[in-house]
Amino acid sequence: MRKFEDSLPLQLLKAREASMALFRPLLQDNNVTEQQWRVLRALKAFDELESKQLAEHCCILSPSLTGIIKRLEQQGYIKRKKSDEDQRRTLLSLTDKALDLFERLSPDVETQYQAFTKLYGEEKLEQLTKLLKELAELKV
Amino acid sequence: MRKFEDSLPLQLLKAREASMALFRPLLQDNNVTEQQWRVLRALKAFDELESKQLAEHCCILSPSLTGIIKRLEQQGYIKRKKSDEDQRRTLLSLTDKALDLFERLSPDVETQYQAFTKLYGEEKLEQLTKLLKELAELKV
DNA sequence: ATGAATTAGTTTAGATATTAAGAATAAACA
DNA sequence: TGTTTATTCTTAATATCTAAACTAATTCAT
Repeated sequence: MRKFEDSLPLQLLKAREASMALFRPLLQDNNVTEQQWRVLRALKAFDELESKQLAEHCCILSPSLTGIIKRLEQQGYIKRKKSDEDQRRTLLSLTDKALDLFERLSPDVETQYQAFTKLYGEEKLEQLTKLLKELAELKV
Repeated sequence: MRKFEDSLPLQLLKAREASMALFRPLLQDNNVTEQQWRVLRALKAFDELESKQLAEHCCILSPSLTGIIKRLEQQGYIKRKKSDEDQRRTLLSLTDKALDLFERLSPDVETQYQAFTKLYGEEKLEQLTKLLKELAELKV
């Protein structure tokens, strides 16, 4: 069997930890968890999403999302409404408070990203992105 | 700010999900969680480890490891003993039952890895591994 | 030698992951 | 039309993550 350190899932996990180390302090200062931030970013990108779509975009399972949405709603960052056509579906979108949060955080996030890109190398980042995308799209 | 889908941490997360999809069924059939499997593999690679070293190798924080070790011990997969020189340290190692588990699982794990390597491409896998390693070692 | 830092490991509290099962609504279909 | 089947979302149970505080054992400077 493959050597422990050569395990691809482990390598991906460690790389992810390293990349998140850049942003974790920023999020923590604003009392937003990593998953909450992922949800907020997805909603900002798509304006309005159903819970199921949101789960797919964020790579979060529905049961987890139920709780995350509940807490984000309590904190006033997102609002929900029932779909008119299909009463099973819930439509989610950002509040103004969430947009304000983006205004506050974006500059620092961008700064961190720039610093990282410079440190790691722009071409290498592009290569990596390409390889990761192909891996993620692999249907096994 | 960077587009949602271009987020590196998200890309790494999705790639990891894709790669774990190969092995999750195997682990589930044997009632071992992903994290437990990581711990077992690390102990197999290093024979004997302290809790703290184990945490670093597996990318698991100490508080999580406390519970994981407790359950693995209850299941009879690992044994612990106190260090003689330093009573704070705990030394961990595998039991015969764990070694049996490896005997049973290794062939299937290997098969899955081969299939994946062939599907994704050996050179690409090497490239990816290299890029991930450099990323993980980046001191930010 | 002794009291202040350090260190390994645990506990706690709240949030999330994972699987399975349940509730409500909608679609399919005899 | 009435029943089955599918889909969306939630609940439940257990395991893990994350940050912070805590205990016990060791080290270190004075």
